[in-house]
Amino acid sequence: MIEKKIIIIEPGLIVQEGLRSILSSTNGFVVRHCFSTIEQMRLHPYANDADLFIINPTLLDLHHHNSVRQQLGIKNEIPIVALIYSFIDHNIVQQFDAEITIHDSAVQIANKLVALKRDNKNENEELSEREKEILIAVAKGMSNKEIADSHFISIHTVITHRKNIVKKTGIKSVSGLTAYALVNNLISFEEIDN
Amino acid sequence: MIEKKIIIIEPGLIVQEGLRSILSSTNGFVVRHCFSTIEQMRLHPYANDADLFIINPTLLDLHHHNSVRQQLGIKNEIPIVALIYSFIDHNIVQQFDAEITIHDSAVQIANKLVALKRDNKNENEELSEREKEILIAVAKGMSNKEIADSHFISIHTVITHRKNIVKKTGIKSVSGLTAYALVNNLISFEEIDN
DNA sequence: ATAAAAATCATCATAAATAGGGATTTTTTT
DNA sequence: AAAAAAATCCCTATTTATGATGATTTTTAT
Repeated sequence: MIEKKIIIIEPGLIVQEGLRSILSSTNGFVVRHCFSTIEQMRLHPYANDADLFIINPTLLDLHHHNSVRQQLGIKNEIPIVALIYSFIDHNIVQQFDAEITIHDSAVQIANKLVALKRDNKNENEELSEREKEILIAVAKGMSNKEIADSHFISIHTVITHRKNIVKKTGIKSVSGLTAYALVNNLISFEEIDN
Repeated sequence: MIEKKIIIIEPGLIVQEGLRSILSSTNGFVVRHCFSTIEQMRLHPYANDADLFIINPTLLDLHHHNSVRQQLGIKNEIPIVALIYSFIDHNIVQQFDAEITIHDSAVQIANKLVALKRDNKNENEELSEREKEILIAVAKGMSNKEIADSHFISIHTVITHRKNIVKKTGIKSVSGLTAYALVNNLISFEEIDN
């Protein structure tokens, strides 16, 4: 069984060591490193080959316009878990893939992390046929209005499809979606020109 | 010497025939077809393999929000020349690659069309280094603000670079620019993910 | 038959991008 | 030294896109 490498970002040493101790006696997980700040993590080479991040949300800029994931600069496929002491804005918490609190038991923590691994597999949701059509149109460089007109649906529906595409693929930018459409053979280079 | 195939779109038969006659005795050009309206041209198969369009601007919807080129549906690499009788709004005329008037002599017309061919070669302008950098950033999915910050320039400069990139490449959409960056080996698929 | 998934449409507020100008300062080239 | 090209910055107005939510109708699968 391959162990998931965890990185903890938590300012309090007591909590840091407590979590490390609990996880060290939990099968399937190993704490790779602990950091006290996000900056420390960013500068460290270990940060690049973790399988899971556990971070205290108070270390984040809560009023930042970027998502938690963007602030941390962590790839979409790697889960980020919130480590919660007290009440935190719901909008922040829901950006995490899971939450563990300082009151959780060892078993609860283990369950949450294991559930996360499962979720992550199922998260590879397939795009529906309609979503693929919309994605192709986006990759062709069409605007939402143009897509709406050519597919005989309202622009609202196009926007909804696009939101679902972003949610399923985890890709936000048009360039990323174009690359996705190309590598998945949904479209060829020749079909993109304007 | 390969002759440039010209399509003329002009409502007046006299002007049509006059221009055809002049061009037939001008080296390097051959009139492929004459149309009286834009719609006629659009429906005709010949329209697809012309090297140059000469059109009377009064046939266009001058108050249309689309550019002349968009209204005609002509590729960026093919020059469009205005055929002018009288005064026309400067904003319209400047959208053309050249203008010839009914008072021009055969030599003047020939010169203008030859100059156009030259221009056209030089129009394959290379992107500057800075522009390539910006293009790569765009293809990576970065916003103008992000590009500005990471390159230590103002967002206005980024926008200006982008405008010039669009002008030089003739590619307007982010997906098109991404494909361009990929096929020109400015970026690899791996570098695009968010 | 019912639950789940997919497709549809909507609103409000905000963020980002585009179009179409102008303008100045550096660099490069001739 | 002058001209041309590249890089920089700014503006206004308009169009597009996004984020956050909510909801209804079809399809599809159990």
